[in-house]
Amino acid sequence: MAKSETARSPRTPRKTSSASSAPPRPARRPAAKAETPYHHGALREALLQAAEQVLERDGLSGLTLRAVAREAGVSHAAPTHHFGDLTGLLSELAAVGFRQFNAAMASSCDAATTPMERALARPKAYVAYAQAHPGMYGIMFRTERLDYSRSSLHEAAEASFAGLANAIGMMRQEQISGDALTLNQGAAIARAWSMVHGFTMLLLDGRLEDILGRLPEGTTTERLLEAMLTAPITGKLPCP
Amino acid sequence: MAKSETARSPRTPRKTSSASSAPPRPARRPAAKAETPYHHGALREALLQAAEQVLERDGLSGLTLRAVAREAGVSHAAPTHHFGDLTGLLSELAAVGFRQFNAAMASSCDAATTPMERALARPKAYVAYAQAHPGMYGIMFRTERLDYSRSSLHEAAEASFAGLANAIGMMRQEQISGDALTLNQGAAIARAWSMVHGFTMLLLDGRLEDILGRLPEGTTTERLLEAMLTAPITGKLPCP
DNA sequence: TCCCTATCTTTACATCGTAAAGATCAAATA
DNA sequence: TATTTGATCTTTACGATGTAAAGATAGGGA
Repeated sequence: MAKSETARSPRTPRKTSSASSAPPRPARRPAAKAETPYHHGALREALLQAAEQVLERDGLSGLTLRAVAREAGVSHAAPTHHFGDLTGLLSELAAVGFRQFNAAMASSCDAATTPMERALARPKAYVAYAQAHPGMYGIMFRTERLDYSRSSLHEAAEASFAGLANAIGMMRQEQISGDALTLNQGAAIARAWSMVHGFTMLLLDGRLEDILGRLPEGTTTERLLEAMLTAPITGKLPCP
Repeated sequence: MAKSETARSPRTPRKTSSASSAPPRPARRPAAKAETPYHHGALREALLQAAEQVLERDGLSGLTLRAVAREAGVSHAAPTHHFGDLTGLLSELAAVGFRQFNAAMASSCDAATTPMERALARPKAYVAYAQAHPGMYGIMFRTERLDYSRSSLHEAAEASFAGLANAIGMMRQEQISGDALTLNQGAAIARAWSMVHGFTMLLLDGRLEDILGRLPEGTTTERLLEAMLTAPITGKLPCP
């Protein structure tokens, strides 16, 4: 009881997680010794997967270095060797998230057929990813503890931005050159990103439920998103 | 050395903070005994002020119960008695932030004269507050550790939302009834809030610097905000 | 064969949130 | 006026966390 730390009995059969997710142990080069060797063989990846599971199960506040180590069945100091830091782990996990995110955005466009569908595919995929992986999205966009000097994170996040800028360029039927932007181009990018990101943050924080609850019966979040993105803008003089 | 906790020597003259901020000690009812009594007299308010100072000085990660207690010159367990919890302290601090925020929004409209100024006064004040108090804004909108069942926080945040909805109603020259919304009304509110909130979050996270750096020389953040809010929307077919 | 190095475990320590019990004082009560 | 009471603040204690440092273990090359 005194040491509740090493609860999973060191060096004993590690739980192969829940059930249907990832091969139990990649077993690096040799024929696979199969019985929990001292050296894990692919701990880094295993820790990242464990971190994702902990994040989805226990939320952001439950995502600690020690919890991840427990989940992976290794000693609590093992993650430090691979990521150096909690910041390191979070950053690498965020990089994983950005790659998932980018993939989801890219594949969403393939399924679109009509012009309207194509126009809404990206923002819908954006919000859908955040709803499906709220913890991951939180890590990616909410945490101040990220180290963007890590190339993996920097590149994955950069790719995300490039995809957005590219989509806006398509929409405006202009070529967006990598180095310079007009004010209108910048404004268009900022508007698209701000609108979708803001919507997502407010949605995840539950701050849109106030609005959703007052809309006509049965109006879905997706419908509100559509309306927000497509409805005409009217009016003036906002100050009371 | 062993107990670095009570560094400020218990019951000795408490540091009256930095210098020019708030009366050193409110001294409740009696003639003011002046010499650090056992009972502080207005610890709750003092702790909130201390929390704000710690937040601005050391950032969100430095804002701990113990740090706040140190800043206020009381024992580390004192805050618990007044706020129950770290969540409690953060929630009350967020409520203070929302009140500051609401006040800033309200007063910003007074200074506006031209129609264009009036139209942009609120969003500009919104972003300006967040830039001036990034830690506070983070507490208010970024933290998952808030307890909205606390009436002070609930009311302050609700007032903020009501102000927004009201402004949108003015803009659309409609009366927004408290209980029901049309889809277009909801979309207008969601768009305004998402756009400004998203812009602010991206700005505070430094994610807009990429864009700002590529805009024409000398384009300010405020100018980008204006352009984002007023520029006409053009184009179609975003998917690559 | 033997050592070297990366990998993982143990041990240790400061800090944090939080609970519980003790000390202090203002004010109500008698 | 003397006493009690309850709120306020301090002490002490405990488990959890991040992180550093030293020890154990093996895989691979000399």
